[in-house]
Amino acid sequence: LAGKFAPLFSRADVMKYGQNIKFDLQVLRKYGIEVKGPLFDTMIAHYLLDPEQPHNMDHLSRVYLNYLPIPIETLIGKKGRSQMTMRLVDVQLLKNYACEDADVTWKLSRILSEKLKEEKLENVFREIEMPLVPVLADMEFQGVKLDVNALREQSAILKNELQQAEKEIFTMAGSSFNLNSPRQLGEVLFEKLKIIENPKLTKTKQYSTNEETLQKLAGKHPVIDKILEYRMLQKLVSTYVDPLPDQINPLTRRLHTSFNQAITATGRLSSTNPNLQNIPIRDAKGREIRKAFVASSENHVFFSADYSQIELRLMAHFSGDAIMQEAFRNNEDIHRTTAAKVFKVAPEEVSREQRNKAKTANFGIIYGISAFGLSERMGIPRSEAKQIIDSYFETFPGVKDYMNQCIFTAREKGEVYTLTGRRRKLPDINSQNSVVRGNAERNAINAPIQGTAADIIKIAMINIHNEFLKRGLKTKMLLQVHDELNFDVPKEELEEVTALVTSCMEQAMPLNVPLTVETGVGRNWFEAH
DNA sequence: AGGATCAGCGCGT
DNA sequence: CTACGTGCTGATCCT
Repeated sequence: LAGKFAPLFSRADVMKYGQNIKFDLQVLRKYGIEVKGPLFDTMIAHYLLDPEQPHNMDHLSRVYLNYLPIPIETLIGKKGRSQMTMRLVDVQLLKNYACEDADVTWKLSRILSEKLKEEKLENVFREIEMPLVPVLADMEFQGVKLDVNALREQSAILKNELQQAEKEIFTMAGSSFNLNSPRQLGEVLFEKLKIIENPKLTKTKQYSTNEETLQKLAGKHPVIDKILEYRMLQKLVSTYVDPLPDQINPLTRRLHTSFNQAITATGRLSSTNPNLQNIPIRDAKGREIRKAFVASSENHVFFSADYSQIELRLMAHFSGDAIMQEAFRNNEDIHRTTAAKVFKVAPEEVSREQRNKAKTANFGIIYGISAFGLSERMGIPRSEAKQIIDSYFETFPGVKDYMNQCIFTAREKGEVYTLTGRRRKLPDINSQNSVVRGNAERNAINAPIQGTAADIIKIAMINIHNEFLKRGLKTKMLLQVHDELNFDVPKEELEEVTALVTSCMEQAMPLNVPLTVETGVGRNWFEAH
């Protein structure tokens, strides 16, 4: 059957319609069919129209066609042990299901296509999201090579440390219990050991034992530091070091993540099974895990390229703030410059503490932070935090105006937009509830920035992919981590690829401040980053 | 006994 | 009471 349709699939002048087309591309690829031509994905069309709604076909069909498609369960049974695979389903039943599936998709495409036009989303759909689909399909297909032995060694060491920490904690606590249970841990700390008077509680009235809480109790009892150590080790082993090798595809011997293009409210991608967008980096022990993400052979290198301060640069672009733009045009250390101006000292006089505070403030600004939030984050009184914010806005008056402008636009239109016209609806922007409204206001500030950064890297990915094809390069794009791209590069292509990737990323979209990219190379992700 | 779901937690940008 | 995600373990509820 696949063979009969193959000529049609490979015609570049025929539009292909589907619901979650990346999946179909991957299935057809297994049959040796390379799909060409423009794509129309109903799932992604609907994602652009209303990113925070569900995008599955049953839901779309119910809402837009007033029709409930044949549930898949009637073919393969309910989830669980007895569930069949599609291959085992009676052909007549399967035919009805498949034909309906195609029909519903087509009917949806007529409606969603019209809506994309009406709502000015056709451009981002046709120029960004649809061309990105085959790029992501290729990245997923390629997969990344994992050094299983490296992880096995780490696992053995970490488990040893874990056992040691556990033993010491039980000795100090005077009893054994399940350390992985926050509830049991809370009872031991606050009822048995009674390390403080009025312990903080969670919203369900359990004792709070999260890192922030424990950190504040670190001086009260020596067991606290051990618990923090245990938590860190347990996280690394149970989330990364042990599960990752199990997820290697035995046929390809690679780790194949899935990039989801229709999940986030802002336009970012997400990554699952496994999530390769949250591999540890901050902590030294966690960072070691990156040594297991290796180039595909001795003749290849792991190459990493990431945008420097892309979100703050977008704040400078959108706000038009002359001072912030000047800092980026001069390629200054933005946190140092911010500290110098906010604390009114010479740039070379900025202390480490001042720079850190400025850095926190800069991040806070992108998220629409309050004086309360900033004081919590910096560990300073709220009055001091307010002074810093006031001084920040005095330094960058354009930023303050822009933030107000975002909220104004959101109130008028009920939505905000990225540079490509991608939008986020903000129905709560006029809510009577100040907590709900405040959340919408922060989204009004953050979504255009975070979303435009997502637009930019998506454009860069498409251009890089096309350029690799055009030049016949063997380099493979492997991973995207929001402001970073990772590649497997034959050593002889490294020079050309470095220039090409840097240029595609920096020139993805013209802005009134420069975008800069930093690159790194090594045998693995640890060395490249 | 085993699955589904929620809470709590912590990893990334 | 700073934005956006994924996924682990334990607890609890349901079948």
